[in-house]
Amino acid sequence: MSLLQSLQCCSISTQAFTKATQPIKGPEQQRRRHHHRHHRTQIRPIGSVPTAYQPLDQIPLRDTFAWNSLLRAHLVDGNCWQTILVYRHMLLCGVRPDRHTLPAVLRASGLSDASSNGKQVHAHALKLGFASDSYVVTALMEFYGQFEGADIAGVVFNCSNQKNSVSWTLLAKLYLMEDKPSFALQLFHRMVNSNMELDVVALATAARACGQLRSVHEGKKLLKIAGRTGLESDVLVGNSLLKMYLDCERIEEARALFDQMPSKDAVAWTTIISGYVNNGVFNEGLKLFRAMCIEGVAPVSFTVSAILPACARVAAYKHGKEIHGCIIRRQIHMNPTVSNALMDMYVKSGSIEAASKIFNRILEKDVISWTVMILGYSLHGRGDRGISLFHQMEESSTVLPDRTTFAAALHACSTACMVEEGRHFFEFIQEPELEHFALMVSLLSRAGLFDEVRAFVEDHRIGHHAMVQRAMLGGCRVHRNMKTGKRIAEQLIELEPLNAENYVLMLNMYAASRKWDVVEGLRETIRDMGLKPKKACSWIEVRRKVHVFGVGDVSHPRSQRIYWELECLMKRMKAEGHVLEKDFGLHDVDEERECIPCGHSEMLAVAFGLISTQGSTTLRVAKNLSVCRSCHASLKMISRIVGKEIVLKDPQIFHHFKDGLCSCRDMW
DNA sequence: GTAGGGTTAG
Repeated sequence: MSLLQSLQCCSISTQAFTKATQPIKGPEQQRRRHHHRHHRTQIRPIGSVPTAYQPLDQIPLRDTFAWNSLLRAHLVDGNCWQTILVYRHMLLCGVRPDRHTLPAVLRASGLSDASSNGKQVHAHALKLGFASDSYVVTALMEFYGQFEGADIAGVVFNCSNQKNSVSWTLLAKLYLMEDKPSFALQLFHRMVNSNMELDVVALATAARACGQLRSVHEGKKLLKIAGRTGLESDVLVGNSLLKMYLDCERIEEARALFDQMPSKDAVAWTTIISGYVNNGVFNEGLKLFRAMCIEGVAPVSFTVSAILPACARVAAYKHGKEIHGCIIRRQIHMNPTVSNALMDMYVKSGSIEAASKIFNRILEKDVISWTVMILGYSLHGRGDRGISLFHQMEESSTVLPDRTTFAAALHACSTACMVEEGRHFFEFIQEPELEHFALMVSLLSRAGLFDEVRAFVEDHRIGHHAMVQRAMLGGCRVHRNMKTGKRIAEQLIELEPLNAENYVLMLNMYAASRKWDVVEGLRETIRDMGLKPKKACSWIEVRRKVHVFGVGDVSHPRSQRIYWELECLMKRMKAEGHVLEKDFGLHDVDEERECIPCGHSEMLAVAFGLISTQGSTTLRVAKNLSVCRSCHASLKMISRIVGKEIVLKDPQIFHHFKDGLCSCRDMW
């Protein structure tokens, strides 16, 4: 009989159950008792042959203990259907289940989505008189919690006369899984009031409830209870309360608790590190990661996955490589999460090649692996490769794209100007979100299809979203469509009158048309309103140190040498017949109107990179604003003159300047 | 011989 056929008829028959539950009498009873005392056989399934019956032939005496061992072995291996089949076979062989049997079969029923089997096991439990056994009760609660919800599990709990802290806590967990933290917390306090002895798991579950509730007030009550019961020094309790503070966005209180913890394990370190990283306090996260290693606590896969996003920035490239080295040195398991975090770190810190190497080595790529790489290629100017990868995912794997994967694919279509492909993807998104709409707008406007953009925006009634307007503006910039651009900038100011960047966008439009009186008026408006537009700045990492440059910055110790280098490069470009294109898109509201690319922050960072590195080292520079046209043109030339690749990250994409060309194909 | 728990990635 094939496995599939076995499964189709694997419901537990009444006949089998009746046979198994017949009273055992005479010599058979004695034989079983004897065996139970002297021949406890631990059995594991043999090899990978998927038949439940094979090992049974090896059981010399078929007693319940041996069957239970086999059931557990299948369960541990994740073969839930085998577990259920073995249970059925066990009944057919006339072996009576005991209170150890039923929880295993219930768990298997839950894991295999076999709701009817679980209910039959419930009936067996009632008939055999195990329904009030505390282990059976918790297994039943877990089973009903999964299929019918926490309320039904609560009925089993209320009917049982064997309540213990495990069943109280399990019910609380089931409510947490249904996003009902207040019910979970109420249960905890009812448990405390019923004089049930408190333990660490109950406290940890209650702490999770407080975190989900975002109630630091309730969390502090737990802290008192923990102190009163002497459980506060327990590492599990400490870690749970630490996470509670972070969930309540109280990072300072979390840090104070962390500092006071008598013993800090890898989980505690990982929790506090992820707290800082998720709040954008990357340097503190990195400091703590190093402190952890110095204190002799070995980082685990969770820790490296938590710290890598802190290195997913240009100028943190060396931190990222350091963590990668640490993973290899310490032989930390490269599970998909670690690989995905590493890939993302390399993508975001400017090395798509390194990300690609890791991607190719992942044997079981999940949806995040594919998405990171699709978006990665797009961000690095290879949208076409991103789209190929999407098709490869569909053809070579069972992974299904989710909304983020579709967003990455649309992004790739946008950078590669693949309009038809983009439309096709958009149709496949079941419930498109604002981000998807904005990406479609970006795709159409970058392709210069402004009439279509207008129709799309009207049809979907999305014109009142700033994200959509900004997407349109991207296309206007690429196609130098100043007329539409000004209209959109006006609309953006109406939508967000307090956002200084909108005025700068408008100002840039008028500067490009040389309408200096309007530019001056807008500057005054910005000043009068007390708005503070972002100051342009660029940064570069050289020998583990980050160097930051502003517009016309002369504060760097090697400033003179930097400007000298730039001047030489400009002379060389001029000698080769390169005429600088003037771009009046001002980066800084206080900047001189006739800005020269020599003083722009990215040029200073690149020049510093050139005088500080040797050979063909790739320079990686990041900028907080879009690069202007003249700097873009100059950087293309410079890459050819110096024979180095220059990778510049701006808020939208990475520009790879190499041999006189840029990966963005001058569309940004 | 069995149950409830704290940390991670787009």
